[in-house]
Amino acid sequence: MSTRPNGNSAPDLFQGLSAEELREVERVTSTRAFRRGAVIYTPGETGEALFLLREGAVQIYRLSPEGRKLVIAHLLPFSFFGEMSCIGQGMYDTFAEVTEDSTIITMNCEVLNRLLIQRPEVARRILESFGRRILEAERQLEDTVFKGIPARVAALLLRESTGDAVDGLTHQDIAERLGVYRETATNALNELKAADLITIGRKHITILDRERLRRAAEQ
Amino acid sequence: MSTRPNGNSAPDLFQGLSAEELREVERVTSTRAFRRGAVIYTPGETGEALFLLREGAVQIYRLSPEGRKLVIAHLLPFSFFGEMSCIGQGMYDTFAEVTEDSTIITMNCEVLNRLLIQRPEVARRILESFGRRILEAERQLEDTVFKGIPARVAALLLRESTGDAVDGLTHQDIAERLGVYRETATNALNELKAADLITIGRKHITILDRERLRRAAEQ
DNA sequence: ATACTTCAGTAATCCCGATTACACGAGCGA
DNA sequence: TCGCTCGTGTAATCGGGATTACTGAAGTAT
Repeated sequence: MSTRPNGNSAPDLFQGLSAEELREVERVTSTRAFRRGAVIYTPGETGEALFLLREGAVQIYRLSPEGRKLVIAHLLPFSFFGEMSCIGQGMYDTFAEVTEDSTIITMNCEVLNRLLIQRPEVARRILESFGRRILEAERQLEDTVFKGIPARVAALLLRESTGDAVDGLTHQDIAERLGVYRETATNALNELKAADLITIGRKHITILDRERLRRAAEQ
Repeated sequence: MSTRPNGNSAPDLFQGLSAEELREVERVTSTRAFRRGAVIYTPGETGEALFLLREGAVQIYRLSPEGRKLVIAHLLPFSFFGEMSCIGQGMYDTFAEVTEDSTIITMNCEVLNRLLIQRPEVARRILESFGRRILEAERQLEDTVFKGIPARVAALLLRESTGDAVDGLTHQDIAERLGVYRETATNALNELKAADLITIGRKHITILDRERLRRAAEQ
């Protein structure tokens, strides 16, 4: 986990800033590389830090009192997260964990506020990032309330598939994304397999019939 | 449901705009009054409209295939909602219904974009509105996955209480907010009553012991 | 007052998913 | 190659809510 000043590969977020402004941004932010599995923050570390995922992937999750894990958000590049009380966002009792080697920019409220004022496009991009997160959370909420586990697993596979393959996800990972037991996820996967919708291998699932899987995801 | 141009009581959102800019805003937006119960949009009406709640209250909800209702967001004044593909937000299969007589401003993407560029404070406020909505959705998601109905009802009562009273909410309303059956909500309420945490009257609940109710809400 | 609609109380049945308890093969480090 | 850990398969039990089916009381309109 190294720390270095921002290079000249500033993310799209800062596209359009003048050289002067970029220098300013570099001065007041830091860019760090995190390895897969690194935990960026846990409840209690209530710094005022504000993070911008430049590349990689980050999971925001919570733990139940009994230790069950629920992933409430998957962030893709150019997502904002962290304590943003300055813009009405807090991290509360959440954990943030890097799920793929990532590059993350850290800044504080003051810096963000300056950016928001100087660069309307920045606000635009944050707004988009927030919008995605709202959509995702509300969709997950709806699925949780209305659908059964097999349908939710099917939907997750469709979302996470690259081509017709879903790689690198263990049953445990799937369970955590849905907030259910690993055994329950395995059962649901086996149901889908029994219906010839998918094949299951170690950390590797293949979608056999995308269309029918989509229908299964409907409930 | 009347339509009139914006008066001089523009909401905080437009605070700080020049007279010139305000005139411009008035020209391109419309302000409408909605009565409690009015439905602002339903799935299918996929206009590009973008709404700003000036006063009152609005519910965003979805229906399951069987017709069960789940309220996924409660909006308070100065919240944005609607089709905002221009800023990464969509209404998808959601309904928006006015739950208290409300005043709502309608505009389109173009207008918003102009505002965002001209007025950083506007972006700021939208960001805060979005942030609240993320928080709310993710909290509701966590509760749904981790807690039992009684705890969720307790938490809802605490959130919705004015002083120690919760008025105007039927058991049905409570059930819809949690995405459960009315009977289930009634049962949970009776449990809380049996524990002397609340008293139940027609559309009126009184909190007897806030502290213990808070503990009950923890699970 | 009377009929009607809204709200709330109650109970019985059913089913999904939580929870617990193991077994077993695959990869991996020593 | 030998263990060991990780990822997966399976089964049995239990309990919370969904779902169905009513009853009855509180407001409301006529």
